[in-house]
Amino acid sequence: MKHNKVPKATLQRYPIYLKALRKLHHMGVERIMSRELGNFVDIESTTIRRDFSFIGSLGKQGYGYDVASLIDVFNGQLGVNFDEKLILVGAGNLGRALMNYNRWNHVVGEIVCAFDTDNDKIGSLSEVPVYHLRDFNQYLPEGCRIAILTVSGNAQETVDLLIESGIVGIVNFTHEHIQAPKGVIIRTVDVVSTIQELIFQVNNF
Amino acid sequence: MKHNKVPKATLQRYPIYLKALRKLHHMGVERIMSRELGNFVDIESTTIRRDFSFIGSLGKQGYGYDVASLIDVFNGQLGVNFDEKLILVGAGNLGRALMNYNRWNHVVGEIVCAFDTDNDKIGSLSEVPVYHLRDFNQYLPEGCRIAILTVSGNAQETVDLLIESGIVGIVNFTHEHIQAPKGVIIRTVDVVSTIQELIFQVNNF
DNA sequence: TCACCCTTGTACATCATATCACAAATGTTT
DNA sequence: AAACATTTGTGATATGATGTACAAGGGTGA
Repeated sequence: MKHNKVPKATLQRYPIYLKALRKLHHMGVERIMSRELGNFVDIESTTIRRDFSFIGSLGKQGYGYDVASLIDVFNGQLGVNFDEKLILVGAGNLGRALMNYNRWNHVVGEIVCAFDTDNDKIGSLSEVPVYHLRDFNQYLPEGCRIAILTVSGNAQETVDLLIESGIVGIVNFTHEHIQAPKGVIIRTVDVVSTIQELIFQVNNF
Repeated sequence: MKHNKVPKATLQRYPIYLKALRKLHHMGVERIMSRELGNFVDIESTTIRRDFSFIGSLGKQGYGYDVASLIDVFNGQLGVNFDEKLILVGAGNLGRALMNYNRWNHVVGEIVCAFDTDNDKIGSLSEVPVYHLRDFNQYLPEGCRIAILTVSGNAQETVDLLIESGIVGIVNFTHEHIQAPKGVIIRTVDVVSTIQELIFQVNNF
């Protein structure tokens, strides 16, 4: 893979392509053209071709793309690992909903274990064991890089701990803005902000 | 407000500003400079000033911005309505988690009612009444514009119904890609895709 | 096998967004 | 009251993303 310099905007579209391709594969589609895929996901075919070109020459002229091998390339080259070990930090309402929500098995890996500071939450809710956050380093799975953060307070403090222990990517469901040094990537998912943005846009017509 | 032509990128940042400003206000901060706010939310001060300028001249030179009145302007001019009526479509695991998750009261409004097709779900879980989707038009609150979609199948079909009934903004928690005519705004929140994007980025170093 | 058709991959042009640099305007100090 | 230190708001510019156009090359059918 031509490392360095895949535009951010492109990186955000890769998951969309991958999702669509998996679906098409499931539907029995064996080959697809950028135009068709474009209709399917509402993205210009030319944008798709360019996005793909950052990974390499994946298609055949006059033919299109082979769905199965495209999925393989995405998985392999982009480093999607079905065994990617995820951890959950914060076992409240939302955390439990995510634990029960095993639809992502065989797509990005799974939540191996969870942590919380509330003793009532320690133990095994669903099939995922929940440990006390103070034992974080003890139970942090080997090779785990990505954490899902759903704590309700002390977010920054918790983040610092995670990073110190080698976590390099965090999905932040917290309402707080958190900071991290370069090299650590934070992606915030905030329902409230999403709804606000929607309202702003709706009112902007 | 200088209508039309607020860049999309700016619109995505307004909720961030608003959240930060509320927090600062809560902390007792009365005035703030673009530089400080920038440090707080990790956005260049110059970007912030330009973003604000689309709404008007909100600051004073050599002084900064008044936090309280800035919040008012955002609420007022951008049309955030604390009484914004939201509906939830799909009362499964995630849907219920959202219903119980009342942290957004007094920030964007609240979920007034929910809909589902599963008879077992009809009734009152938490404090939010759940109706059958077939009675959608009957129970859709007056003036409701925004729906949160957490159904597990027939997403597109459901979306079409919502739009037909006047919904103009949808927060999509579904795994499916959905389409909508111009004027209707869809914002997809997909944990799996978010994790994937994170993995792509982490591997891209 | 050959000729035609189709679709990719990319150079170039356009559009959108972020950053720089600074004049204008306000608060603060002497 | 005047001079100074700040910070805003905004033209001008640089960067980044998207869209257009087309040459290159593989697939298809006779």
